[in-house]
Amino acid sequence: MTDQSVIKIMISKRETNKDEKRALIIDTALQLFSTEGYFGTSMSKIASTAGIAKGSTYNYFASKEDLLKAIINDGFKHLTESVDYLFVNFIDDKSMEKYIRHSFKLIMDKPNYWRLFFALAIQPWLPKHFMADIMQKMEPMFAKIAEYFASKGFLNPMAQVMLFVSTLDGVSISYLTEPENYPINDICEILVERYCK
Amino acid sequence: MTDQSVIKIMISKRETNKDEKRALIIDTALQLFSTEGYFGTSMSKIASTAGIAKGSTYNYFASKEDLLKAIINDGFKHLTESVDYLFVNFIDDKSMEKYIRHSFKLIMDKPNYWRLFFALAIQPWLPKHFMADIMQKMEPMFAKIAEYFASKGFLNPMAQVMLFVSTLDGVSISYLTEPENYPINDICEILVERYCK
Amino acid sequence: MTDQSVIKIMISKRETNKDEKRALIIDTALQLFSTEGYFGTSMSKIASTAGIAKGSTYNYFASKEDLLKAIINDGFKHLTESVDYLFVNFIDDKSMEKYIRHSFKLIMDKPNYWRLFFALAIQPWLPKHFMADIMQKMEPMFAKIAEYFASKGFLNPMAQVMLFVSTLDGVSISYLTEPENYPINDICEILVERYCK
Amino acid sequence: MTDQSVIKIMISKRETNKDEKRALIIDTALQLFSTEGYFGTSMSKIASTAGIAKGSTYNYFASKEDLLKAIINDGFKHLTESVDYLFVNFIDDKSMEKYIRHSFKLIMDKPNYWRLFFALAIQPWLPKHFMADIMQKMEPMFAKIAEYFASKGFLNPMAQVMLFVSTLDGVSISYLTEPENYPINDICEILVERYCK
DNA sequence: AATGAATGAGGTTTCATTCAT
DNA sequence: TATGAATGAAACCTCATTCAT
Repeated sequence: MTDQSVIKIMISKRETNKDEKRALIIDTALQLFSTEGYFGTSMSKIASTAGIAKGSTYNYFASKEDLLKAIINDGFKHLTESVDYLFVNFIDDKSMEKYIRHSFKLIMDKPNYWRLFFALAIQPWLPKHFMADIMQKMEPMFAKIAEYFASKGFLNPMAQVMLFVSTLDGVSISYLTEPENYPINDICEILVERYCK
Repeated sequence: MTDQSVIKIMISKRETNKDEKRALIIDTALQLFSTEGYFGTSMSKIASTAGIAKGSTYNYFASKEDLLKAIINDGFKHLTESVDYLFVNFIDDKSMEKYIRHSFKLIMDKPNYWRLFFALAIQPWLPKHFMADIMQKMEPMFAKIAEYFASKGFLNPMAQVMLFVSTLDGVSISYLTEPENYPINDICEILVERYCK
Repeated sequence: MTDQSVIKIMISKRETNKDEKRALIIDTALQLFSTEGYFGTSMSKIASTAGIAKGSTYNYFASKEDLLKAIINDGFKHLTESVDYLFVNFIDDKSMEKYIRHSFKLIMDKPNYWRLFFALAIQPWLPKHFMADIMQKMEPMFAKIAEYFASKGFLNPMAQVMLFVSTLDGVSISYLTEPENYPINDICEILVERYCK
Repeated sequence: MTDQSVIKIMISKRETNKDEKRALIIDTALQLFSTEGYFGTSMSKIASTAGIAKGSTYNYFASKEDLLKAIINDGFKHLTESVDYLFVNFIDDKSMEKYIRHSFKLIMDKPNYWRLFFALAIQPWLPKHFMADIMQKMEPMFAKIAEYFASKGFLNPMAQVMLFVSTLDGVSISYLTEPENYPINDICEILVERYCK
């Protein structure tokens, strides 16, 4: 093994460590933001919960708001990757059902992320474009669903899409607010029945 | 006119003044909270926007959080008053339609209030019981709607109610986030069609 | 005495107090800035030295830089008032001598102010216009002196003015750096001899 | 070539590298200190501007203040070397003129250094002895100039020296503050005329 | 009841310096 | 020697709340 390789491995190890710590901070902050709120969580608390020094977080994120953006963007990247494949072709009942079930799975898998996401979506203090950027990326998906609704003979398919998306949002929010009492699975079945038969 | 009456009038006038100023503070704070966020709005700004002294607000509300609770409770009182009469009897298609249309009207009439309301509903930093209290008051209404759904032969009527309510929530939030582009009226008609025929 | 008058007196008293406290903060900050440097002096130290709470300074000055500007501007206002009258008419030997002696007096009377002033003049971090504004106000005075030098037959009177002013600056700075060992009075006489005979 | 020589060359090369890097850091820091101010320049910025790692600077200078001292001392060593030869003998008109012209040349050649130097001379936060040491080294030179002034029949020659030095300082500072508008050459001639004829 | 100056805890952020690699 | 992540003290500033007038 040459010296070069050793150095490369060391660098790569440092990189790995850095990535791991970045992920640690993001996870910690997501957990705290979603349970205590963005303003209710101090950078000090994030640092101490993550077991690092206060100043260290600023080696990874330039500011608190930057950290927040990173959380949302990272999560959203994950999301789109997992959804895109469902829409490569024209939608039919089968893929629509997959989409609905997948959506519910996403919410239940990462409740903290979604709690934060929806809280932010309503907050007025974020830079306008922050959420707008995200919404824009979903446009093509909405278009596909509209096609699908049209093919099923729905009148006013675009309004139907908005209603459909809002319904998923509303259900998600209700579930996230009180996960233990909300009949999320029953509701999933009702929606599958309503939209995919 | 007796001295007594004079005093009564004076008191009543003072009361009125007090009530008016209380209402002024609530209106101002609601406006600011809903546009700049709760944490983005300082007590100083509320006072100066309302044209009164900073210290004076504390003659009407013990704390900032108290002011927030008062805003929500006042608004909610208004809400229930306006809704209760719809449910005195067993519910039918007609009153269900009225209820849906009324719900949309409420949202569109006081968007600031509802923006704040939904933001808080998702926020985790409020005392748990705060929103719970409000939800509890809606229980009887939910029960009536469940009866109605059952009478229409819906399977699993309680889940249907939750879905129905979540849908209204989701639609409301979507509308409040972007009022100008959201086909709120079309969606209202779709829901009336779906639930009241 | 009417209620109105009482209120007016109370307000006026409060105003007086406020002015006094503002002056107290300015004096304290000037003292500290000039001895420990602007960056070496924390707002906390200013407050505690002045015997008030940390946050209180911000009731009088919006920021540390604002406080600095207020110090310079207040001092400069004082300065121009005291100098302007010397230049109402065309300058002669007599008024030139007065001006020189007055300049030395100013420096010796408020060494802290001038130490701060010259330190800032050299500092590169201030907004450009900050010092420029001040210099601009001195332009008319320079013009008068140039006239005077011209009347005495000096060649290149504008350069002579610059040199004259720079000399006063250099002498001031030297004196302020080491007041106890600097023959400020002897130098004053030399300059009077050189420029006013 | 013996092994010894090879080692010597390697060491010498390492020394050279070390000196070069030291010089690089000093140059970079001087540039930044003089344009952004000492407090406005972070060690990180110096390192990154110089293209080395943050921690490495501490292999050359024990602290930020040490670096500053090194800058001043290095520059001053350079200065005295270049001036000393002017004063080996008794001073006359010719060498006095050389000295004045040389002083102006120094300022115009290394404005950054002098901007920093004068800024520090006024700053109160440096250890007292820091500037005092430097001034002390200039004493012999001042004595020579005093002799010269005495030989020309100036009264109070020591005060004349102080005034002369302060004048050079004041002119330098004025020039450094606004190099483009200051008639530095005209002023040089005026001084040569005044002091060397 | 009204005022607004005073308070000080607590927030975010910076940065000189250290140290493991 | 070089690196750059880690540290934590300390800075500036905000703001809910109190209280003397």
